[in-house]
Amino acid sequence: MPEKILVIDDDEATVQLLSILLERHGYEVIKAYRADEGLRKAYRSQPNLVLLDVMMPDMDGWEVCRRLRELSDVPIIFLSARGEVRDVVKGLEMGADDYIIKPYDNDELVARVRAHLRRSPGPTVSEELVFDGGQFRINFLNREVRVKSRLVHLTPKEFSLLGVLVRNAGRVITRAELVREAWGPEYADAIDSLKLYIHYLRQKIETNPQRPEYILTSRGVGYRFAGH
Amino acid sequence: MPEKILVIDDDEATVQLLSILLERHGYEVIKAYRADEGLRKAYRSQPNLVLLDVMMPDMDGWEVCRRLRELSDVPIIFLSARGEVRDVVKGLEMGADDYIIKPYDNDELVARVRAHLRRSPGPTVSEELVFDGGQFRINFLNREVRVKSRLVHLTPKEFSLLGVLVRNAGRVITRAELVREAWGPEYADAIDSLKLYIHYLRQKIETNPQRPEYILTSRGVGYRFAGH
DNA sequence: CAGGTTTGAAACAATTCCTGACAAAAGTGC
DNA sequence: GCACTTTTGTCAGGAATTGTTTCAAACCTG
Repeated sequence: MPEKILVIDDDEATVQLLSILLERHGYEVIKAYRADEGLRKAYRSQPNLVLLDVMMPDMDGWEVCRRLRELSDVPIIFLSARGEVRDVVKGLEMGADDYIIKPYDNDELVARVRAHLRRSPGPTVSEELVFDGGQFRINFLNREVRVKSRLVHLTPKEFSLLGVLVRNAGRVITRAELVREAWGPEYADAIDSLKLYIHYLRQKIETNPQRPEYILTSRGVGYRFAGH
Repeated sequence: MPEKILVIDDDEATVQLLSILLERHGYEVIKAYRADEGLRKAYRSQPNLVLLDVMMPDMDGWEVCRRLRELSDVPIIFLSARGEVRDVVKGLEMGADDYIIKPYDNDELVARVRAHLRRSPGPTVSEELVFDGGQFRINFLNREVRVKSRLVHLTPKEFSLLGVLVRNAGRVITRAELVREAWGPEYADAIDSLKLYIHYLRQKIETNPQRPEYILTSRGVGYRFAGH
């Protein structure tokens, strides 16, 4: 079966051109014209690679990239008309694998797609969409968290932070790393906020926030999610 | 242990600049000024990534890339002043992972290096993460220490010091070295505190702190952790 | 503009760290 | 073995750091 490439871009013409190009090279193309549609299709069709536009009306590409990374390790290539170095760096730091500036050359694009697919371990895409720690469940696709089967409402930042902790369950993550993962590389100084959000999360998911059983402090280093 | 990057380029100035840049970001740089030298050093030092110039007097970069690929799957990034699409495509088709055109931006180069290193498997960390000495177990991932299966709480400094001792189990480490490793190079005068912390640790992990069985004194030199 | 969300600053609480003094033990020469 | 010196171990309390909580202002977003 051919390798599947998901193209997410609000510009229909671009999607069309990319489809033709990629299909000519033997790939199967899945098309999405909006960010949320892209995420849903990523989940459903398990693509081997994602081509992602940076600017879209409903949600920017950065956010899509972040959420995709929560779901899987699929290779992500940004496509953007904005070619400033800071954007490229931002995209790569955010977990993307490459950043191609429009207008791109068809051959180069295909070559880069191929290079990344070559590395990619195969259709081992989305692994655990749900973390189940007995009393505690988190579903990364619909962003639901349940404690003792009670649904807990989390804000975006709260969910993002909790996600980083859960995906690294069992190991201590430094504050700096947590901030980098949950806020993005450009918020190195958000450590104050981090403490707050740890507090919020504990209020929401811990039975007794004073004696946390999930989100544990590692003094002088960071936090870790108990590996049940 | 820092990740190793092999830089192969016949232009000494370029190599020098790259070294400074990469070392500032915490990488260890191995330098090679000729193609054959580069291949030899790749073989000997097992780099985690290779930065490769396309044009060199003795053998061109393409050939180096091909031969490297015969030896290993190490990520390869081409660096070249020739930015024509056909060269980029050729490089990527040849097995390289990325192609950066000179003059490059420092931040972008580092970001791309990071992106590729993130993908690469990493030098089998798993065994190093837990030390199991029968009655004594230390888990560097979640920073837990257990003696006779009892969980022992350690402060950051205590853990750091114990970590150095355990990682060098069986070997005597000088006081100066211990301080340097556990406190950092700038605290050369913390030798006074060292004996304090040795004391704390013994109180916490030894059955009989007066007759230590784990943390042993080597009079006039330093301490060592019993190797079991 | 009203709601929830995010941020910064600061008070408060707890722990971790260091200082200096002294006690104990190990090595040394007689 | 006995004094002496050197090195290592122990102790206590206060300084410094780190973590938690509260409060209020800024910020979106619909």
